[in-house]
Amino acid sequence: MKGKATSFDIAHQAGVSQSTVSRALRNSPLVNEETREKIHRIAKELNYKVDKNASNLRSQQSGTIALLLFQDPTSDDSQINPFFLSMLGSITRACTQRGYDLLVSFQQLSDDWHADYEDCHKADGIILLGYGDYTDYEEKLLQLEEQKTNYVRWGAANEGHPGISIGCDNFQGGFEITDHLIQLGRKNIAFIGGAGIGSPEFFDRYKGSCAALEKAGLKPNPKLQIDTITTEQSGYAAALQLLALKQPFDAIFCASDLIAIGVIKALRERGVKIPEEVAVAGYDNIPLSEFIRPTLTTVQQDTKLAGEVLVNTLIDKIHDKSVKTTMLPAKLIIRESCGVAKK
Amino acid sequence: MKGKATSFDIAHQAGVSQSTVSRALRNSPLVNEETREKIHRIAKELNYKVDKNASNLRSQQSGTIALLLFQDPTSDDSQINPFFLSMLGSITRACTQRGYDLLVSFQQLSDDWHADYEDCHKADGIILLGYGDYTDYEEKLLQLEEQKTNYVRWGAANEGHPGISIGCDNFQGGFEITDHLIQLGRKNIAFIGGAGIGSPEFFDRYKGSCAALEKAGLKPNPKLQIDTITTEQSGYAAALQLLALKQPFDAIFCASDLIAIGVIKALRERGVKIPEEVAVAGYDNIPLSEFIRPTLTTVQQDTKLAGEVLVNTLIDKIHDKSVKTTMLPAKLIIRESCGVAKK
DNA sequence: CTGAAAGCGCTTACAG
DNA sequence: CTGAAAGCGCTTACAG
Repeated sequence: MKGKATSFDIAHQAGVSQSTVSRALRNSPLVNEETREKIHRIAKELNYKVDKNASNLRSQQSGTIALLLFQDPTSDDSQINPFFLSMLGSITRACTQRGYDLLVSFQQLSDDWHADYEDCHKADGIILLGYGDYTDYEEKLLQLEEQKTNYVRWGAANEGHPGISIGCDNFQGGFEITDHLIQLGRKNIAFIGGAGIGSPEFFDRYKGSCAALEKAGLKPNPKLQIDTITTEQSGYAAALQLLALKQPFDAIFCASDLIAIGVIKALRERGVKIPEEVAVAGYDNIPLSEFIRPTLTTVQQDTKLAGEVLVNTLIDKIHDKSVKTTMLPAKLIIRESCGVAKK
Repeated sequence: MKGKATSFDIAHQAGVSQSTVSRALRNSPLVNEETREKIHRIAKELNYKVDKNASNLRSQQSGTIALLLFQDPTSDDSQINPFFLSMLGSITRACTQRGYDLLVSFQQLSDDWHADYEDCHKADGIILLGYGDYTDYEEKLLQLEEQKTNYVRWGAANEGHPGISIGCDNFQGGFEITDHLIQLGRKNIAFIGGAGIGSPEFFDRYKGSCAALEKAGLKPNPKLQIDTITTEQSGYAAALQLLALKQPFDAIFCASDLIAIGVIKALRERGVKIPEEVAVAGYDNIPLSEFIRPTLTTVQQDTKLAGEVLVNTLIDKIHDKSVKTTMLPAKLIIRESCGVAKK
């Protein structure tokens, strides 16, 4: 046989019409069982596979989801935040489970990505993942809305943001870890990570942290908040910046584990003892966090659950079911880097 | 306008035929420049995107590559070997660079994956990635060959394997790290990892290790080789097994970093000093390896290069260029876990 | 340089 | 339960 077999080849061999073949292969109840089995057998013999381009074109859907992963424009090409890598893994798995294919693409926030995947029928919907300045982001989100693109976004699950978001309860996470630090006797808690509308997730973590301080009758010191992006290097730089301020502090809550790793490196180099002199906390619970020394106290975002919720929500949206922005619980993971209660 | 715009809508507005629109949009030199610009402008206004299903169906190609990632059936669902995650990242990036889309899918080696992606025209070619028993694998590889599927595989770049493989020079890597251990005065070097035709990559590392021993006039002790799969847990178990043998050894060369991490954990729990009493070496240079204590001496596989070579080779194959199995150099990364020279 | 027409391989009303 | 036919939205010979 030359080239790939088509449904007509099968029809010919089976002595039925091509329509019947199409029905049989999709296990339509309309087809006589005997005929169906025969067709399945011949299909197998001929090594026949449905041409997805043809079936998608005809049925106007693709059975495919596109995952767009944004990266900090500054980040090294080879280095992807392990947290997103975990998400990628769990999203891939969730798609497989639901029988969807997954197209993966890395993007710069500045790229002209917002119209591509769904519009050209390569995907039925889009998952948006990644950090970046939210203010750059929002405009494109609004365009997606306008085009009625099916999409869900991993991020801050705030009211007022366009579209559907799935995110961790960042406020709660920030609150709990700060509360934990306070319980351990820390009073001057610095925050390293963006705290503004450009990074709403980090901002929520910061707000949660401030709320915990206030609840304990402590006043957040705005001088102890340092903006930074999510890389080890920038965490390192931010820690040096913090030390240079000569403001007293006895703990640092880092907006991500990657930042915390850089911070720990900087403190060690300066001879600051962790956690005796300064406690360090992270956020994300990336696999690395339990291997660095000291092991990192952090907040877990359940990537497995997150991937499933993202995929399920998007698929529901594709099927016009009603979906809503969802906040996933944050979970405090206590290890060594914040020490234990001072007696 | 109801629904998405088609090339006919543009043709209508531009006052030309649909064929001309199609040509103009693909920047065919056949089209008058003025007409082309007009068409591009209208396309933009109407937010038109070429329907990929239609164009793929017609032109019989997809501009898409499928990445199939196999996992150890025993591995925890949530845990993917970080080495493969890095590969996934670099492959994604390489695809973006070459203008190809990437479909990602996780598979069990036992699944009926071997016929799916290319045959149903979802992808022009397949990249195979992952560990697993090679003997299970080979049969399906042969089927791919028979179907004339375009594929490349990450793995042992051995003669005699079907198809095209891209892989690290595992023999060289095993040789160099063992040679390094010998230079440091180690004489009884254990190997943890499969050494047989089921895991040809590990086997090559083992062979390289044995070659280094022999070159130094030492005899490899087969009792010091323990089969295991690539997870932290199985590395842990294998180390305990090795200790129980009561065979003397002063170094362990682990077939992967993940195994090494488990081994280190086991040795520490048993009070064995690393590297004073036993040196531990890994393979892969995963990001974790520089963060565990002691930091891990290991062999780097250049994932960035590997991803590029895999993608470029596959694309060449798709375009019927001649391609060949390629071996990438291994690079020794010296850290703390093997110690320094004994005086 | 442009247009009319065929056709990629399916799915799905429609008719029986 | 089955078949003949239309049509998804393109690309690409073919003719001019």
